[in-house]
Amino acid sequence: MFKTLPGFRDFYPEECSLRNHLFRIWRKTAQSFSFKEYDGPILEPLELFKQKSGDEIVSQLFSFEDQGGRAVALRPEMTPSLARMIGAKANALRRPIKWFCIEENFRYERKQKGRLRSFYQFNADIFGEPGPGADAEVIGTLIHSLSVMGLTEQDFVIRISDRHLWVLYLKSLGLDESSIFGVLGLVDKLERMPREVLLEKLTPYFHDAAEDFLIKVDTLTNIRELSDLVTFFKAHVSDAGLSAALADRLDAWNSLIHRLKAMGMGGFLRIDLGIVRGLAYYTGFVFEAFDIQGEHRAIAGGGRYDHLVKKLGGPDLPAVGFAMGDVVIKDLLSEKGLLPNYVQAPDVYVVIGSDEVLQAALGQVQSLRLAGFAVEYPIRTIGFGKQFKAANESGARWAAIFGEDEHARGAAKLKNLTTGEEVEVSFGRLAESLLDLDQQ
RNA sequence: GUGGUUAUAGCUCAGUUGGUUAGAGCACCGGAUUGUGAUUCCGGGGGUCGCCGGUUCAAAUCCGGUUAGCCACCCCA
Repeated sequence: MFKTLPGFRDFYPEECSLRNHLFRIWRKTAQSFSFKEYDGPILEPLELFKQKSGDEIVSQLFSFEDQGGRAVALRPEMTPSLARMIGAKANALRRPIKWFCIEENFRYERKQKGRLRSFYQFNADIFGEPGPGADAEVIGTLIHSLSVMGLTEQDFVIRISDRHLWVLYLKSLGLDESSIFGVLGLVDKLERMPREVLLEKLTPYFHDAAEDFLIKVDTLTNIRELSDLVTFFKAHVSDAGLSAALADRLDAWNSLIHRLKAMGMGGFLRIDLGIVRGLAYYTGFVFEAFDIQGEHRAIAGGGRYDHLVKKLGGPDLPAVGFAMGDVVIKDLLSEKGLLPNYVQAPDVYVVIGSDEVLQAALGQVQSLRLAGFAVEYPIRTIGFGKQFKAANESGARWAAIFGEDEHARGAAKLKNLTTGEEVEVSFGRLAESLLDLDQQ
């Protein structure tokens, strides 16, 4: 017997229903926020991903040479394809460009909790708007989708940080550009790395001041109030030019938070400069959604990436977006008992009394199907009692009973399978009656 | 890529110091039931005991290897 490849999943009807439940919420949310749906190829030139993420990425891709000798890869994420699509038509697209996508991605990694080799993602991005209003809209979309799933302020939090703020701060400490990225990489590992190791790795950048820096970082990453953030930078940054830039950033923070509060989402936000995000292309606000208990990896993550479209050969177009995978969120919802118990069921189960009425019954089956009802009936001849059992187990709301007595009168009985009530209806009025009865 | 841990029916598991034809519950299928769903009863299908090798008169059981699952590290777009 064959098995799925490691990290790949079969979706039996039940799991498929759950997947569709997520997709439905994602799609509905994106549409509520007026994002337009797009899609791109699942297979791309390997070079596209190398250009965005560097040569190291190749070992984490499903890549191969096609029959035409092209180096290709299954997409590990949507952003490069999206940046290409946006770049190619940037001048023709009305701003702001708000697009979303629900796509399957592939990453050649060892699987573990919350991480598979094939997974689905919900991506929502806004292009062409540099101000914090776009960031607020994107974060709002993320919060809304999680809320619609039934999660509350007791369940998840959005940790918000700002790479630009970090860069300005590190500049004020006299670091050059490459050192800044190095240090940010270490800040990202703050929660996971032992303090001694961290200190050791910071020493090349700060020498004797490493410990002092680490203490300041502790202070900074523990700040939860915007006013404290303002106070911190007033106290620690004196350079006039940087101060002005910092003031601009803090204004942006103010705007972002007030917008989200105005949307009634203030309770989900947590200022947390400890979030930096792995890759270097983020340029402003960055954020991640976590479960409150902190038992899962990030539910979703995103941020501002103002230079990526240009890096991938497009125009210089500011951008902000996020992605949410299906794996962690499904684990969390399952834990919270928030996964609905969807059953794929027909509306009507047709009970066929005997072979004599089969023809008439099939005719009515087709009429009901044309009228939009999902209809099931026994494909082979089985006993009357058995058919009711099958009707019940099918999950149908209605049984339509085609018996010989009723057939003689040109009618069938409709039985409500929940209440047991029956009513006789002539053939021509079956669909109409079902609609009426469903209203009651 | 590294380390830990597990593997018996579709699922959850039992299987004694190695000893007859490997079991249970649930699920599935059929019947009791030729015009009404429950319950119940009867019956049935389904296993290379993950795989390969070794020890032994005899292996689900002991040993070695291997593959896969789970968990953690690395990485995390």
